[in-house]
Amino acid sequence: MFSDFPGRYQDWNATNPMELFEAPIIKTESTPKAHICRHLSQESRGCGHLVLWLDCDREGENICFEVIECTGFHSKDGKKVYRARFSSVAEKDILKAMNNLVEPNKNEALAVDARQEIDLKVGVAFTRFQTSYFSGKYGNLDSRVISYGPCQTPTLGFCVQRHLQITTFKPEKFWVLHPYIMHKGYELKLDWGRRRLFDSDVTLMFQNFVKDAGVLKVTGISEKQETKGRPTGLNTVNLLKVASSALGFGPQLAMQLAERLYTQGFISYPRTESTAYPSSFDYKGTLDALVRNPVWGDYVRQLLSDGYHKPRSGTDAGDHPPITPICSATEDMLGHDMWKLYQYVCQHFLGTLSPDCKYSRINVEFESGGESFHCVGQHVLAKGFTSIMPWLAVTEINIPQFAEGQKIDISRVEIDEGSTRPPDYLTESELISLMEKNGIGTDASIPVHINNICERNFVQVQAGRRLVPTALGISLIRGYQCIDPDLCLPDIRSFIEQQIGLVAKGQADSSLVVQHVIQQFMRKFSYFVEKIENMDALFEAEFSPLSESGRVLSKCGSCLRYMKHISSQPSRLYCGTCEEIYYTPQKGTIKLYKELTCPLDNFELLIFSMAGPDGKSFPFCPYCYNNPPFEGIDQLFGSGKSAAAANLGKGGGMPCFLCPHPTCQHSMISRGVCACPECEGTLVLDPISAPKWRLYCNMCNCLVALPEGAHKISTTRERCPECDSTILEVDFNKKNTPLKDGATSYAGCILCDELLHSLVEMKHGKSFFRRRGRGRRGRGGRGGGRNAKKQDPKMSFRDF
DNA sequence: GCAAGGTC
Repeated sequence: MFSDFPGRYQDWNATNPMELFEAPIIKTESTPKAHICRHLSQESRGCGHLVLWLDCDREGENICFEVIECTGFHSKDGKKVYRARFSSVAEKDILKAMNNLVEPNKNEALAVDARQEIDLKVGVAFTRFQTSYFSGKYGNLDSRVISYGPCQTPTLGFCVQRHLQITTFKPEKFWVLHPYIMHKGYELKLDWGRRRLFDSDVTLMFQNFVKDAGVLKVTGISEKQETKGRPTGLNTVNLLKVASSALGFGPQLAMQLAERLYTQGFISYPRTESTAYPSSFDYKGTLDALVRNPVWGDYVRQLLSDGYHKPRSGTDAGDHPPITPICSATEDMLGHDMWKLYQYVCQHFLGTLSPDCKYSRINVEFESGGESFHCVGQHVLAKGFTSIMPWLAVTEINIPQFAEGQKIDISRVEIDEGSTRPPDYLTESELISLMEKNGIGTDASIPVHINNICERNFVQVQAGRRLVPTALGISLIRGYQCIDPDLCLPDIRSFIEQQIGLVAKGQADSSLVVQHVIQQFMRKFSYFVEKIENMDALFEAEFSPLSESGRVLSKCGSCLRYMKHISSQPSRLYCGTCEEIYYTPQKGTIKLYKELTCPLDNFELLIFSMAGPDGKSFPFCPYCYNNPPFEGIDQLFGSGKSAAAANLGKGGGMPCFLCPHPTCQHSMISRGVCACPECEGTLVLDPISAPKWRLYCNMCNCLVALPEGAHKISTTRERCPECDSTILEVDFNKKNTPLKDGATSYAGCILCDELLHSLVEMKHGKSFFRRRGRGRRGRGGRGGGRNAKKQDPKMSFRDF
């Protein structure tokens, strides 16, 4: 199920964002077509007991109650509801859970509902307000949505904070004293006890002391055995950090790869917080599965024969076991990227079962001219787990033997000059650590938040997977900082978590908590709206006003003056006289369409072309596209669910190919040819596709190539008497006309006319042969669209 | 067009 505002709150222009805080929230089935609720209800018929085996976290508890709701179990007498508590699906754990059933925890479920409501209201209200405010004012913001969220905004905050540290950093010079010695054939550079000084004169003074002394005395030698511990079990956050820092995979990609490895049975469930293996974990079974691996087979065999080490304890978050390999694989089976990730999961798993790494560390202390110096040597005694995770290996540092009290000549004393340096931009891996530490997001959502701030163009991933904030990201965070710094601090998330924690523990009433939190945010919101000019001052310095943006493109139908096209996202037209914005289809190019105008509103028509060789182009009227003049068009096309609607950008709008205008030469009525064989749409003639003339569907991706090389192909007002398709007029090229005696002009139905039919070719569309056409739709502007179910057995695309 | 949390 998912929560959203009711339909009447969906229109950005008609809803004041402030109203959203007090709006009702409705829950609907996320995938209504899957009929999950109906299915559960049917399955539960005739059952006396319901045992809920969902994930054992708050979200899982919340789903328990959705299931109870679907089955209607709570209201039926004598029927009992149980909850199984388990964190591993080993037989032993399942039996234990079955024998210790408990009741589902309503408070935990309510806490999730509370969080959903708070996040939705706060996020949507702020997002709508700041998006409308800024994109209505500036032309080069380069983001369709200027979103706000209690997780994504503090995430951006971390990146901008680092940026500000870098830009405000003042470097300072420092000096370091380094004596050099030759000892038993080694030249050694010794480190200074004072590390560094910020005064060159004082450093020079010390240099003279040491030079004058000329010798160093060994004042102490200590040797210690050190241990570098093997890792604990692998959880999601650690996998993501390694994937970003060592493999170069962003968190989003890493999760996708991990998910595929999981669904294909190569690794265990990849979303877990736990680093502790369950007590029932079958180490030997997992090792056995890897023994035939060509790369680590030998290592695994050795672990099995020498006896593997029991892993370090780690933390058990009670959700899922750590991420481990399930079965053996090779690079050929997985492909490069999945293999890299799988390889890491295996290496990490074997690492957890390997011995610790042991090494000795020798520290030699020296004295000269009153100053102390030292050098360090390292010697690995047992590689342990670092032999399977070689990038963590301890480096050997060889130093010669010294004896306490020994005096050694100094060969030279140098001063190295350096200067303090600002930190670098945050790496993804560092950001993930910060998010985890501050409780921002979860294992599953951390990648999403990082991806969001990239997609909205608030930050950019640069070399070394470092996150560099953009002017937009910086202006936003600096804006929050001067209006209400809470808005971009991680505490905003902890506050919400802490409040719903009270609900989960039954210490506070859910609706009272929600009411309280929402009221707090309403106050923050109205203060933010009141002070938005403080943030705007920063935007003014970075971005250009709409009136100065874009280039002159087409005439406005109301004032008949030229409007400007602003091509940065979101692409739109701006009429400076009317001060109106008209959004255009997104992600494509926009040109003037022969200075033709729309008969309904006088706006000049534009032509939009999607990228790629098979990209559709279609004419649209800027006014109609934003304000469909015919009822139901926006619902028909603007659901946002279909690929076609998504490609058309904002709301789907109404391009001319959907317009039921009866006489305009660009409408669906004039341009439509026949029913789409794939969907409920209509195939229309692409007006600027010459010389590769084609038809495309106004609803789906279906594409039909028409006779190539024709001079001109146009629709006529005639209909095919057999199938009601529009008769096409084709003007063939003299050189390659298929007509007798070099004739070039021809008219016919592409379905029923043998010659034309033989010249068309289906480009996109798979289930093509099974479907039958249903006659041309949209006739006379009535009964069009998806309600037309006219069947005509004569008409078939079978021979395409 | 919007949040964060799940999920194959």
